[in-house]
Amino acid sequence: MSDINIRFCVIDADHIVDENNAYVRLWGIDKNGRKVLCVDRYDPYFYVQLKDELDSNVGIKLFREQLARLKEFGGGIKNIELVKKKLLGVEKNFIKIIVRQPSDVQRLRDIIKNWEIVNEEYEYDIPLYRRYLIDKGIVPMGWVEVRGKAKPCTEHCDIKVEARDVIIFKDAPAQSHILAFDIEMCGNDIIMISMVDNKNFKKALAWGWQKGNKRVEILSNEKELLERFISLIKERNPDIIVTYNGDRFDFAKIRERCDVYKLALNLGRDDSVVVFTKRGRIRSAKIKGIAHVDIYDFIEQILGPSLSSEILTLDMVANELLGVGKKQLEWQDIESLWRKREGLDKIADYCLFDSELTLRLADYILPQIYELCRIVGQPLFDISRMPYSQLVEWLLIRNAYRKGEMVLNRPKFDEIRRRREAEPYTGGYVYSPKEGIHEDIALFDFQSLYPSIIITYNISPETLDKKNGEEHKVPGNDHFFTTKFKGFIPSIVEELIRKRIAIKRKMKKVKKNSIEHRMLYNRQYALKILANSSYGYYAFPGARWYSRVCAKSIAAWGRKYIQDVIDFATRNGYEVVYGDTDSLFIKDCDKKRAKNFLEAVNKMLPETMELDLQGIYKSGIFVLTKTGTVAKKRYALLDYDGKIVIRGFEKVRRDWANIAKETQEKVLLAVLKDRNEKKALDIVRATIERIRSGKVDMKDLVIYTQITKPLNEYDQNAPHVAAAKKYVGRGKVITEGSVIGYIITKGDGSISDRAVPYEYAKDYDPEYYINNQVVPAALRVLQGLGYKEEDIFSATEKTQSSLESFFRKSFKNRIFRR
DNA sequence: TTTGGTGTGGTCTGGA
DNA sequence: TCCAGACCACACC
Repeated sequence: MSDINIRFCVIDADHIVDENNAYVRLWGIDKNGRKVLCVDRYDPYFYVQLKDELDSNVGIKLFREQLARLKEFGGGIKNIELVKKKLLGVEKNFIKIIVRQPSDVQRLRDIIKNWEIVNEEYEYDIPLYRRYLIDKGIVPMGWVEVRGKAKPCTEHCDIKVEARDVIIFKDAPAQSHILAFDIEMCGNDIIMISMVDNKNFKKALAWGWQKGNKRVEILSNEKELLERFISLIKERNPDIIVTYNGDRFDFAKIRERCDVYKLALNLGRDDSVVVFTKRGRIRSAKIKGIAHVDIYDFIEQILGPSLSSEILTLDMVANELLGVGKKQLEWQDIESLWRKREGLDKIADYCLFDSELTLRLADYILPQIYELCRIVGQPLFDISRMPYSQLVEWLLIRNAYRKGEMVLNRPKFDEIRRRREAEPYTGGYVYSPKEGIHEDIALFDFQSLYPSIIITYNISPETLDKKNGEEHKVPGNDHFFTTKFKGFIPSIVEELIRKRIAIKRKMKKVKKNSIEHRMLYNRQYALKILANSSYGYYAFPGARWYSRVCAKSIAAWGRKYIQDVIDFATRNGYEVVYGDTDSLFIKDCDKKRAKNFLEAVNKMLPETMELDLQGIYKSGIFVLTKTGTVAKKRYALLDYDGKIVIRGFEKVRRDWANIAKETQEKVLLAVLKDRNEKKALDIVRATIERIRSGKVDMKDLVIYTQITKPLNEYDQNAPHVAAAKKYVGRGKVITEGSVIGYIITKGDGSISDRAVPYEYAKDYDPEYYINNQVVPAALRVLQGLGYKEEDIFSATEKTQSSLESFFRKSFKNRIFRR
């Protein structure tokens, strides 16, 4: 076959083997959208370090002899080489053992680790395709130029090339063909599958109904439905498949049903079946050659904490990010329609819309994941499922190779346990707020405080306590960091920060809302995620580059800087009303004062550190705790556009009912914006009235709480645990991570006794919602302004409610009722 | 096996 | 019956 030369954007990577060799496959598309498969032979390897006392020449000779005695490995070992690499900054000798197949790495390592002359093995747990991407400098969602031989293709691609040369080539991610799908079930049956892609394809498959239509194709049974689904995927042949919770649900169910009918779920480009790779307790559905991205996974791991949705359902998340929710249709309705073989269009609408929402979410979120792929340098499938610690770790691993550093081994189970049991260290400093309402609050914060400290003080495991020249001494303890050479991790963090600054500069020159702007935003956001995770990574027990002392030192310097700035402010006539870790709030501070302050502070700071003005707020409020101190981490700020920022209050907590949260927000607005406390009281009274009258929508009474361990491990029967058990009683599966939505109903017994999953709740207890939700949430704001519980209840009710409040206190959480 | 510490607050529980 | 403390979740940064 002829020689070809092709450029393409890499989307997925994996490896295969034949009897003799291992090959890495790169799957992607060229600029015309043609599917490209590149196959490149690559030999797996790992490193061995011999015992210190052995001279390297003697050692390697001994090692060779011992290897030679391993008859069963004779053919498996391709070569061994003596190489020099840095281990935590110190150059050392290692033996690089090159083998034929990925499985040889594990097998050989298991044997070698027991040898007397061997000290340690390294880099034995890096999958071959990841190894290849790192060693060649290839980044997924980036481009390569391949020279090689064109090959006949049996893998559903347009071009297949056997690589001779692969070089990297810079360009933006290609426009991929993306397909979303979603299933509907009744009992154990999959009754419908919808598919939507970004090339105007839209179809639902169903069975059981008499007649289909243009949108819905009717198959005669579930088996045929599944077969049709498989053939349609193959026909469309997308580059990326997106699902919402497909790992745990859609793909899992499809596989289950395929197993029943003994159907091969062979969606792979090479006709391989969907593999469920283990990832802790969860299994991920992996398709060879097509990147399956489960949007839910990414949201749960990375995006979730920055969202305000109480639960991360497609409906809630789409509402928050796209402003569009799901079509409303309960599963009971689907079931009853299905049993009667009615409402095909209704179900199809619903099912198709789910796929569409998933595709639109993907449109929004995938570009962010692409940027992470390009920075961390691992495939889309992998990156979209990585937690923060893994993203940082793989970024470090790639850069370790680039800088000649040996990748440290993952801690073993016992080591992780030991690390986990370590005493906590002191973290950020919180300056006690000044109670009440303040005007013109300027909010200052450090730009990436911890990353900038890592860079400034060269904080890295290998620079720690190295006495060779001048050192940075950690404030408040005896550790220090050398300045003689640049640490491995600080150098990576510095690159992240530098790139981010450059991008932010570029962003200012680009039109807002343009595609270019969006791309730059995503890129800087990805860099920010990684830089900000570096501190937490040091203290994470599962980290390869774990260093508690590094983490502790970063926090110590952080405390010093924020305290210094607060001291400086106070000494110079600025009144600080609050500060937390890397921020401070100054009252009565207009733009000019703020500017002066910034200038003065930044002059004193090291070059890499910078204080920013986050904004100036018209007013803000700090309230008391129930013990009478001023509450930290709870405040509300009102900006000059009349918008309110709420932190820490019940309003922003998912374990409070909407009715209480909304009332509290209105109270805050009345107090801060309208400066009308009477109005605030009226709002609360009106809410109480609504609750009493029974006119409150049940969904505004739902309290969401997460189950964080197996139900039987709970010591206390908390309301959410009791509600979860009621789910279990009805045959629902509740696992760690499940978020329980429950309502406190009328009746006898404790709150837990009366906590019922909201789907099953028939009524609600008005007294609970008044006394334990709305009133405490409102009082939190009003108490500091001199109002008491009695003030809330109107004159006519007063005797009644004070009496109730008296009994409530007497009986604690058992609500008094007549 | 799913980054860290700091801080607030609700409900349950068992001993006085 | 009352209370303190344990337990638990979730916010902030």
